[in-house]
Amino acid sequence: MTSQEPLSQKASEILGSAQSLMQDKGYNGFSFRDVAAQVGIKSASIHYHFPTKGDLAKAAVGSYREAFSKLLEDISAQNITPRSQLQKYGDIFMDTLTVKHNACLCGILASEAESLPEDVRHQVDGFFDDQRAWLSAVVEAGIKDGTFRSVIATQQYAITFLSALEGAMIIARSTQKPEILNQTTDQMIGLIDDTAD
Amino acid sequence: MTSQEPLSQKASEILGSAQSLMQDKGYNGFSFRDVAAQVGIKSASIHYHFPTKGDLAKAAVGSYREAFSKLLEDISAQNITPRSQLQKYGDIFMDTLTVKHNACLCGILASEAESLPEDVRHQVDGFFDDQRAWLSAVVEAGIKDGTFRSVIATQQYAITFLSALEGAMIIARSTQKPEILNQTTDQMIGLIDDTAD
DNA sequence: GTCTATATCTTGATAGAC
DNA sequence: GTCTATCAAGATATAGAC
Repeated sequence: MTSQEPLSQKASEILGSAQSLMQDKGYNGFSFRDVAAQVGIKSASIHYHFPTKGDLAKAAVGSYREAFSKLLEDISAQNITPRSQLQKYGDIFMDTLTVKHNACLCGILASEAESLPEDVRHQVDGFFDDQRAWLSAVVEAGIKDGTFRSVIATQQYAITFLSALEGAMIIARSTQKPEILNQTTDQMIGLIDDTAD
Repeated sequence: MTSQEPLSQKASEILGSAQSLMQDKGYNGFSFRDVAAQVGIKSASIHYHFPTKGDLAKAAVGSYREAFSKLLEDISAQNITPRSQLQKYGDIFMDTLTVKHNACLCGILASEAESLPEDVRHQVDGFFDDQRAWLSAVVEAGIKDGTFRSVIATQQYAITFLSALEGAMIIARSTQKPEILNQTTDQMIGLIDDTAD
Protein backbone atom coordinates (compact mmCIF):
# COMPACT_ATOMS: atom_id res chain seq x y z
CA MET A 1 0.00 0.00 0.00
CA THR A 2 2.80 2.43 0.85
CA SER A 3 5.98 3.13 -1.08
CA GLN A 4 9.22 1.62 0.09
CA GLU A 5 12.38 3.62 -0.59
CA PRO A 6 11.97 6.80 -2.62
CA LEU A 7 12.61 6.13 -6.27
CA SER A 8 15.44 7.73 -8.17
CA GLN A 9 14.61 10.32 -10.78
CA LYS A 10 15.16 7.93 -13.68
CA ALA A 11 13.24 5.13 -11.99
CA SER A 12 10.30 7.49 -11.63
CA GLU A 13 10.50 8.45 -15.28
CA ILE A 14 10.59 4.81 -16.30
CA LEU A 15 7.62 4.08 -14.10
CA GLY A 16 5.61 6.97 -15.48
CA SER A 17 6.40 5.96 -19.02
CA ALA A 18 5.49 2.33 -18.43
CA GLN A 19 2.28 3.37 -16.74
CA SER A 20 1.13 5.58 -19.57
CA LEU A 21 2.18 3.07 -22.21
CA MET A 22 0.19 0.35 -20.48
CA GLN A 23 -2.81 2.64 -20.17
CA ASP A 24 -2.62 3.00 -23.92
CA LYS A 25 -1.66 -0.47 -25.18
CA GLY A 26 -1.78 -2.81 -22.22
CA TYR A 27 0.76 -5.16 -20.69
CA ASN A 28 1.18 -7.30 -23.80
CA GLY A 29 1.23 -4.22 -26.00
CA PHE A 30 4.22 -2.33 -24.65
CA SER A 31 7.90 -3.22 -24.67
CA PHE A 32 11.07 -2.22 -22.87
CA ARG A 33 12.13 -0.54 -26.08
CA ASP A 34 9.03 1.65 -26.04
CA VAL A 35 9.83 2.76 -22.52
CA ALA A 36 13.50 3.28 -23.35
CA ALA A 37 12.62 5.47 -26.33
CA GLN A 38 10.35 7.66 -24.22
CA VAL A 39 12.79 8.03 -21.35
CA GLY A 40 15.86 8.43 -23.53
CA ILE A 41 17.91 5.46 -22.40
CA LYS A 42 18.58 1.99 -23.77
CA SER A 43 16.23 -0.85 -23.03
CA ALA A 44 18.92 -2.82 -21.23
CA SER A 45 19.28 0.00 -18.72
CA ILE A 46 15.72 -0.48 -17.52
CA HIS A 47 16.63 -3.86 -16.06
CA TYR A 48 18.92 -2.11 -13.59
CA HIS A 49 15.89 -0.36 -12.07
CA PHE A 50 13.30 -3.09 -12.64
CA PRO A 51 14.75 -6.55 -13.25
CA THR A 52 11.77 -7.99 -15.13
CA LYS A 53 8.76 -6.73 -17.00
CA GLY A 54 6.58 -8.04 -14.21
CA ASP A 55 8.52 -6.01 -11.65
CA LEU A 56 8.03 -2.91 -13.75
CA ALA A 57 4.32 -3.48 -14.18
CA LYS A 58 3.84 -4.27 -10.51
CA ALA A 59 5.60 -1.08 -9.48
CA ALA A 60 3.59 0.93 -12.00
CA VAL A 61 0.31 -0.35 -10.60
CA GLY A 62 1.52 0.31 -7.07
CA SER A 63 2.33 3.89 -7.93
CA TYR A 64 -0.98 4.22 -9.74
CA ARG A 65 -2.84 3.00 -6.69
CA GLU A 66 -1.06 5.52 -4.49
CA ALA A 67 -1.74 8.41 -6.82
CA PHE A 68 -5.37 7.40 -7.15
CA SER A 69 -5.78 7.11 -3.40
CA LYS A 70 -4.46 10.65 -3.01
CA LEU A 71 -7.09 11.89 -5.45
CA LEU A 72 -9.76 10.14 -3.41
CA GLU A 73 -8.45 11.70 -0.21
CA ASP A 74 -8.65 15.10 -1.86
CA ILE A 75 -12.28 14.53 -2.71
CA SER A 76 -13.04 13.27 0.79
CA ALA A 77 -11.37 16.34 2.26
CA GLN A 78 -13.72 18.68 0.43
CA ASN A 79 -16.94 19.51 2.19
CA ILE A 80 -19.28 18.42 -0.57
CA THR A 81 -22.29 16.15 -0.83
CA PRO A 82 -21.96 12.42 -1.52
CA ARG A 83 -23.56 13.07 -4.87
CA SER A 84 -20.89 15.62 -5.74
CA GLN A 85 -18.23 13.21 -4.57
CA LEU A 86 -19.43 10.56 -6.99
CA GLN A 87 -19.48 13.20 -9.69
CA LYS A 88 -15.89 14.19 -8.92
CA TYR A 89 -14.97 10.53 -8.96
CA GLY A 90 -16.37 10.25 -12.45
CA ASP A 91 -14.45 13.37 -13.42
CA ILE A 92 -11.19 11.55 -12.66
CA PHE A 93 -12.06 8.88 -15.20
CA MET A 94 -13.27 11.43 -17.71
CA ASP A 95 -10.11 13.45 -17.33
CA THR A 96 -7.96 10.38 -17.97
CA LEU A 97 -9.95 9.59 -21.07
CA THR A 98 -10.23 13.01 -22.68
CA VAL A 99 -7.15 14.88 -21.49
CA LYS A 100 -4.57 12.11 -21.24
CA HIS A 101 -6.31 10.01 -23.88
CA ASN A 102 -5.81 6.96 -21.73
CA ALA A 103 -7.88 4.25 -20.15
CA CYS A 104 -7.79 3.22 -16.51
CA LEU A 105 -4.57 1.29 -15.95
CA CYS A 106 -6.28 -1.38 -13.90
CA GLY A 107 -9.23 -1.70 -16.24
CA ILE A 108 -6.82 -2.46 -19.06
CA LEU A 109 -4.66 -4.80 -17.02
CA ALA A 110 -7.63 -6.66 -15.56
CA SER A 111 -8.80 -7.44 -19.07
CA GLU A 112 -5.37 -9.01 -19.63
CA ALA A 113 -5.53 -10.86 -16.32
CA GLU A 114 -4.68 -14.20 -17.91
CA SER A 115 -1.43 -12.79 -19.29
CA LEU A 116 -0.23 -11.11 -16.12
CA PRO A 117 2.34 -12.33 -13.61
CA GLU A 118 0.51 -13.29 -10.46
CA ASP A 119 1.73 -10.46 -8.28
CA VAL A 120 0.78 -7.88 -10.88
CA ARG A 121 -2.74 -9.22 -10.98
CA HIS A 122 -2.95 -9.07 -7.22
CA GLN A 123 -1.95 -5.42 -7.30
CA VAL A 124 -4.67 -4.81 -9.85
CA ASP A 125 -7.22 -6.56 -7.68
CA GLY A 126 -6.03 -4.43 -4.78
CA PHE A 127 -6.88 -1.34 -6.80
CA PHE A 128 -10.43 -2.54 -7.26
CA ASP A 129 -10.74 -3.10 -3.56
CA ASP A 130 -9.44 0.41 -2.89
CA GLN A 131 -12.17 1.77 -5.11
CA ARG A 132 -14.89 -0.42 -3.64
CA ALA A 133 -13.99 0.69 -0.12
CA TRP A 134 -14.01 4.40 -0.93
CA LEU A 135 -17.14 4.28 -3.06
CA SER A 136 -19.16 2.27 -0.59
CA ALA A 137 -18.37 4.77 2.17
CA VAL A 138 -19.62 7.61 -0.04
CA VAL A 139 -22.78 5.74 -0.93
CA GLU A 140 -23.37 4.88 2.70
CA ALA A 141 -23.10 8.57 3.61
CA GLY A 142 -25.55 9.45 0.85
CA ILE A 143 -28.09 6.97 2.13
CA LYS A 144 -27.73 8.25 5.68
CA ASP A 145 -28.31 11.86 4.69
CA GLY A 146 -31.29 10.90 2.58
CA THR A 147 -30.04 11.84 -0.88
CA PHE A 148 -29.63 8.25 -2.08
CA ARG A 149 -32.35 5.64 -2.22
CA SER A 150 -32.18 3.55 0.90
CA VAL A 151 -33.10 0.29 -0.78
CA ILE A 152 -29.84 -0.21 -2.60
CA ALA A 153 -27.21 -2.67 -1.45
CA THR A 154 -24.32 -0.36 -0.64
CA GLN A 155 -21.38 -2.68 -1.11
CA GLN A 156 -22.77 -4.04 -4.32
CA TYR A 157 -23.58 -0.59 -5.65
CA ALA A 158 -19.95 0.41 -5.18
CA ILE A 159 -18.94 -2.48 -7.42
CA THR A 160 -21.71 -1.83 -9.91
CA PHE A 161 -20.77 1.83 -10.17
CA LEU A 162 -17.10 0.97 -10.66
CA SER A 163 -17.94 -1.71 -13.21
CA ALA A 164 -20.08 0.69 -15.19
CA LEU A 165 -17.33 3.30 -15.29
CA GLU A 166 -14.64 0.80 -16.25
CA GLY A 167 -16.82 -0.71 -18.96
CA ALA A 168 -17.96 2.64 -20.27
CA MET A 169 -14.39 3.88 -20.42
CA ILE A 170 -13.34 0.94 -22.56
CA ILE A 171 -16.34 1.25 -24.86
CA ALA A 172 -16.03 5.02 -25.10
CA ARG A 173 -12.40 4.78 -26.05
CA SER A 174 -12.88 2.06 -28.64
CA THR A 175 -15.86 3.76 -30.28
CA GLN A 176 -14.25 7.17 -29.91
CA LYS A 177 -17.31 8.56 -28.20
CA PRO A 178 -15.98 9.96 -24.93
CA GLU A 179 -19.42 11.28 -23.98
CA ILE A 180 -20.44 7.68 -23.30
CA LEU A 181 -18.33 7.81 -20.17
CA ASN A 182 -19.74 10.90 -18.50
CA GLN A 183 -23.28 10.10 -19.54
CA THR A 184 -22.91 6.68 -17.97
CA THR A 185 -21.59 8.25 -14.78
CA ASP A 186 -24.48 10.71 -14.68
CA GLN A 187 -27.05 7.99 -15.19
CA MET A 188 -25.53 5.72 -12.58
CA ILE A 189 -25.79 8.56 -10.07
CA GLY A 190 -29.29 9.45 -11.23
CA LEU A 191 -30.46 5.89 -10.68
CA ILE A 192 -29.83 6.08 -6.95
CA ASP A 193 -30.74 9.72 -6.48
CA ASP A 194 -33.76 10.10 -4.23
CA THR A 195 -34.01 13.85 -4.63
CA ALA A 196 -34.96 13.85 -8.31
CA ASP A 197 -37.04 16.82 -9.43
CA MET B 1 -23.47 -8.20 -40.82
CA THR B 2 -24.06 -11.45 -42.71
CA SER B 3 -21.58 -14.12 -43.61
CA GLN B 4 -20.24 -14.32 -47.13
CA GLU B 5 -19.38 -17.76 -48.47
CA PRO B 6 -19.76 -20.65 -46.07
CA LEU B 7 -16.46 -21.41 -44.36
CA SER B 8 -14.66 -24.68 -44.82
CA GLN B 9 -14.50 -27.06 -41.90
CA LYS B 10 -10.92 -26.18 -41.08
CA ALA B 11 -11.53 -22.46 -41.47
CA SER B 12 -14.32 -22.75 -38.92
CA GLU B 13 -12.09 -24.61 -36.52
CA ILE B 14 -9.40 -21.98 -36.88
CA LEU B 15 -11.94 -19.25 -36.29
CA GLY B 16 -13.33 -20.92 -33.21
CA SER B 17 -9.89 -21.47 -31.79
CA ALA B 18 -8.83 -17.88 -32.45
CA GLN B 19 -12.03 -16.61 -30.89
CA SER B 20 -11.64 -18.56 -27.70
CA LEU B 21 -7.93 -17.77 -27.44
CA MET B 22 -8.67 -14.06 -27.80
CA GLN B 23 -11.41 -14.28 -25.20
CA ASP B 24 -8.79 -15.66 -22.88
CA LYS B 25 -5.64 -13.66 -23.66
CA GLY B 26 -6.61 -10.92 -26.08
CA TYR B 27 -5.37 -9.93 -29.50
CA ASN B 28 -1.81 -9.24 -28.40
CA GLY B 29 -1.80 -12.33 -26.25
CA PHE B 30 -2.46 -15.06 -28.79
CA SER B 31 -0.34 -16.27 -31.70
CA PHE B 32 -0.77 -18.22 -34.91
CA ARG B 33 1.16 -21.01 -33.28
CA ASP B 34 -1.34 -21.18 -30.42
CA VAL B 35 -4.15 -21.58 -32.92
CA ALA B 36 -2.21 -24.13 -34.93
CA ALA B 37 -1.56 -26.24 -31.85
CA GLN B 38 -5.27 -26.27 -30.96
CA VAL B 39 -6.44 -27.07 -34.46
CA GLY B 40 -3.72 -29.58 -35.23
CA ILE B 41 -2.08 -27.93 -38.21
CA LYS B 42 1.04 -25.83 -38.72
CA SER B 43 0.95 -22.10 -38.20
CA ALA B 44 1.90 -21.44 -41.81
CA SER B 45 -1.26 -23.21 -42.94
CA ILE B 46 -3.44 -20.65 -41.22
CA HIS B 47 -2.32 -17.99 -43.65
CA TYR B 48 -3.99 -19.91 -46.44
CA HIS B 49 -7.38 -19.36 -44.77
CA PHE B 50 -6.69 -15.97 -43.21
CA PRO B 51 -3.80 -14.06 -44.77
CA THR B 52 -3.03 -11.85 -41.79
CA LYS B 53 -3.67 -11.81 -38.06
CA GLY B 54 -5.98 -8.87 -38.59
CA ASP B 55 -8.03 -10.85 -41.11
CA LEU B 56 -8.35 -13.69 -38.63
CA ALA B 57 -9.41 -11.42 -35.79
CA LYS B 58 -11.86 -9.56 -37.97
CA ALA B 59 -13.49 -12.79 -39.07
CA ALA B 60 -13.61 -14.06 -35.50
CA VAL B 61 -15.41 -10.94 -34.32
CA GLY B 62 -17.80 -11.17 -37.25
CA SER B 63 -18.67 -14.74 -36.39
CA TYR B 64 -19.00 -13.78 -32.72
CA ARG B 65 -21.43 -11.02 -33.61
CA GLU B 66 -23.53 -13.40 -35.65
CA ALA B 67 -23.66 -16.03 -32.93
CA PHE B 68 -24.51 -13.41 -30.34
CA SER B 69 -27.28 -11.98 -32.49
CA LYS B 70 -28.81 -15.42 -32.77
CA LEU B 71 -28.86 -15.72 -28.99
CA LEU B 72 -30.62 -12.37 -28.79
CA GLU B 73 -33.18 -13.48 -31.35
CA ASP B 74 -33.81 -16.57 -29.27
CA ILE B 75 -34.54 -14.44 -26.23
CA SER B 76 -36.78 -12.12 -28.22
CA ALA B 77 -38.70 -15.08 -29.57
CA GLN B 78 -39.63 -16.24 -26.08
CA ASN B 79 -42.76 -14.79 -24.63
CA ILE B 80 -41.24 -13.40 -21.46
CA THR B 81 -41.21 -10.05 -19.70
CA PRO B 82 -38.62 -7.38 -20.48
CA ARG B 83 -37.23 -7.95 -17.03
CA SER B 84 -36.73 -11.64 -17.77
CA GLN B 85 -35.15 -10.76 -21.07
CA LEU B 86 -32.54 -8.62 -19.34
CA GLN B 87 -31.99 -11.44 -16.92
CA LYS B 88 -31.44 -13.91 -19.75
CA TYR B 89 -29.10 -11.43 -21.37
CA GLY B 90 -27.06 -11.39 -18.20
CA ASP B 91 -27.10 -15.18 -18.17
CA ILE B 92 -25.26 -15.20 -21.49
CA PHE B 93 -22.42 -13.24 -19.96
CA MET B 94 -22.45 -15.34 -16.82
CA ASP B 95 -22.36 -18.53 -18.85
CA THR B 96 -19.35 -17.33 -20.80
CA LEU B 97 -17.57 -16.45 -17.60
CA THR B 98 -18.30 -19.50 -15.48
CA VAL B 99 -18.76 -22.32 -17.98
CA LYS B 100 -16.34 -21.35 -20.74
CA HIS B 101 -14.10 -19.42 -18.35
CA ASN B 102 -13.86 -16.66 -20.89
CA ALA B 103 -14.52 -12.96 -21.09
CA CYS B 104 -16.60 -11.21 -23.73
CA LEU B 105 -14.57 -11.16 -26.93
CA CYS B 106 -15.44 -7.57 -27.67
CA GLY B 107 -14.88 -6.38 -24.14
CA ILE B 108 -11.36 -7.77 -24.31
CA LEU B 109 -10.67 -6.45 -27.78
CA ALA B 110 -12.09 -3.01 -27.03
CA SER B 111 -9.66 -2.67 -24.16
CA GLU B 112 -6.90 -3.33 -26.71
CA ALA B 113 -8.41 -0.88 -29.18
CA GLU B 114 -5.14 0.98 -29.66
CA SER B 115 -3.40 -2.21 -30.77
CA LEU B 116 -6.05 -3.37 -33.23
CA PRO B 117 -6.09 -3.04 -37.01
CA GLU B 118 -8.71 -0.48 -37.92
CA ASP B 119 -11.23 -2.85 -39.45
CA VAL B 120 -11.09 -5.14 -36.43
CA ARG B 121 -11.89 -2.24 -34.16
CA HIS B 122 -14.81 -1.27 -36.36
CA GLN B 123 -16.20 -4.78 -36.07
CA VAL B 124 -15.88 -4.54 -32.32
CA ASP B 125 -17.69 -1.21 -32.30
CA GLY B 126 -20.38 -2.81 -34.44
CA PHE B 127 -20.90 -5.41 -31.74
CA PHE B 128 -21.52 -2.72 -29.16
CA ASP B 129 -24.06 -1.12 -31.44
CA ASP B 130 -25.80 -4.49 -31.89
CA GLN B 131 -26.12 -4.76 -28.15
CA ARG B 132 -27.25 -1.17 -27.65
CA ALA B 133 -29.99 -1.61 -30.24
CA TRP B 134 -31.34 -4.83 -28.75
CA LEU B 135 -31.12 -3.67 -25.14
CA SER B 136 -32.77 -0.34 -25.78
CA ALA B 137 -35.73 -2.06 -27.43
CA VAL B 138 -36.16 -4.29 -24.39
CA VAL B 139 -35.95 -1.38 -22.00
CA GLU B 140 -38.41 0.58 -24.11
CA ALA B 141 -40.86 -2.31 -23.90
CA GLY B 142 -40.40 -2.48 -20.15
CA ILE B 143 -41.18 1.19 -19.76
CA LYS B 144 -44.27 0.90 -21.93
CA ASP B 145 -45.68 -1.99 -19.93
CA GLY B 146 -44.97 -0.20 -16.68
CA THR B 147 -42.39 -2.54 -15.17
CA PHE B 148 -39.44 -0.14 -15.63
CA ARG B 149 -39.22 3.36 -14.24
CA SER B 150 -40.34 5.79 -16.89
CA VAL B 151 -37.83 8.47 -16.01
CA ILE B 152 -34.79 6.70 -17.36
CA ALA B 153 -33.17 7.62 -20.65
CA THR B 154 -33.68 4.47 -22.67
CA GLN B 155 -30.81 4.70 -25.14
CA GLN B 156 -28.38 5.68 -22.42
CA TYR B 157 -29.57 2.95 -20.10
CA ALA B 158 -28.81 0.37 -22.76
CA ILE B 159 -25.23 1.62 -22.84
CA THR B 160 -24.98 1.87 -19.07
CA PHE B 161 -26.28 -1.67 -18.64
CA LEU B 162 -23.85 -3.00 -21.24
CA SER B 163 -20.96 -1.06 -19.71
CA ALA B 164 -21.74 -2.42 -16.26
CA LEU B 165 -21.80 -5.99 -17.52
CA GLU B 166 -18.60 -5.61 -19.53
CA GLY B 167 -16.82 -3.96 -16.63
CA ALA B 168 -18.11 -6.44 -14.08
CA MET B 169 -17.06 -9.33 -16.27
CA ILE B 170 -13.50 -8.05 -16.44
CA ILE B 171 -13.31 -7.33 -12.73
CA ALA B 172 -14.98 -10.63 -11.81
CA ARG B 173 -12.53 -12.58 -13.92
CA SER B 174 -9.43 -10.80 -12.63
CA THR B 175 -10.46 -11.05 -8.99
CA GLN B 176 -11.79 -14.57 -9.49
CA LYS B 177 -15.12 -13.64 -7.99
CA PRO B 178 -17.66 -14.63 -10.65
CA GLU B 179 -20.55 -13.65 -8.39
CA ILE B 180 -19.62 -10.02 -9.04
CA LEU B 181 -21.03 -10.41 -12.52
CA ASN B 182 -24.49 -11.74 -11.74
CA GLN B 183 -24.88 -9.52 -8.71
CA THR B 184 -24.09 -6.53 -10.87
CA THR B 185 -26.64 -7.66 -13.45
CA ASP B 186 -29.27 -8.13 -10.76
CA GLN B 187 -28.64 -4.73 -9.28
CA MET B 188 -28.69 -2.98 -12.64
CA ILE B 189 -32.10 -4.48 -13.30
CA GLY B 190 -33.27 -3.71 -9.78
CA LEU B 191 -32.35 -0.05 -10.20
CA ILE B 192 -34.87 0.45 -12.97
CA ASP B 193 -37.52 -1.91 -11.65
CA ASP B 194 -40.70 -0.05 -10.76
CA THR B 195 -42.49 -3.09 -9.37
CA ALA B 196 -40.23 -3.58 -6.36
CA ASP B 197 -41.87 -5.16 -3.36
C1' DG C 1 23.82 3.85 -13.96
C1' DT C 2 24.23 3.36 -18.58
C1' DC C 3 26.27 1.41 -22.30
C1' DT C 4 27.42 -2.33 -26.18
C1' DA C 5 26.99 -6.73 -27.38
C1' DT C 6 24.81 -10.78 -27.42
C1' DA C 7 21.96 -14.82 -26.28
C1' DT C 8 17.66 -16.89 -26.81
C1' DC C 9 13.09 -17.04 -27.95
C1' DT C 10 8.84 -15.86 -30.26
C1' DT C 11 6.47 -13.47 -33.53
C1' DG C 12 3.85 -12.83 -38.26
C1' DA C 13 4.65 -13.84 -42.75
C1' DT C 14 6.46 -15.84 -47.34
C1' DA C 15 8.30 -19.29 -50.85
C1' DG C 16 7.96 -23.34 -52.81
C1' DA C 17 7.53 -28.56 -52.59
C1' DC C 18 4.00 -31.93 -52.32
C1' DG D 1 -4.62 -27.33 -48.36
C1' DT D 2 -0.90 -28.48 -45.82
C1' DC D 3 3.70 -29.06 -45.34
C1' DT D 4 8.99 -27.75 -44.53
C1' DA D 5 12.07 -24.32 -44.40
C1' DT D 6 13.19 -19.93 -43.64
C1' DC D 7 13.12 -15.04 -42.88
C1' DA D 8 13.31 -10.51 -40.63
C1' DA D 9 11.81 -8.30 -36.81
C1' DG D 10 10.95 -7.79 -32.23
C1' DA D 11 10.83 -9.48 -27.53
C1' DT D 12 12.99 -10.19 -22.57
C1' DA D 13 16.99 -10.78 -20.41
C1' DT D 14 22.13 -11.18 -19.19
C1' DA D 15 27.28 -10.20 -19.17
C1' DG D 16 30.67 -7.23 -18.81
C1' DA D 17 33.01 -2.74 -20.20
C1' DC D 18 32.97 2.00 -18.93
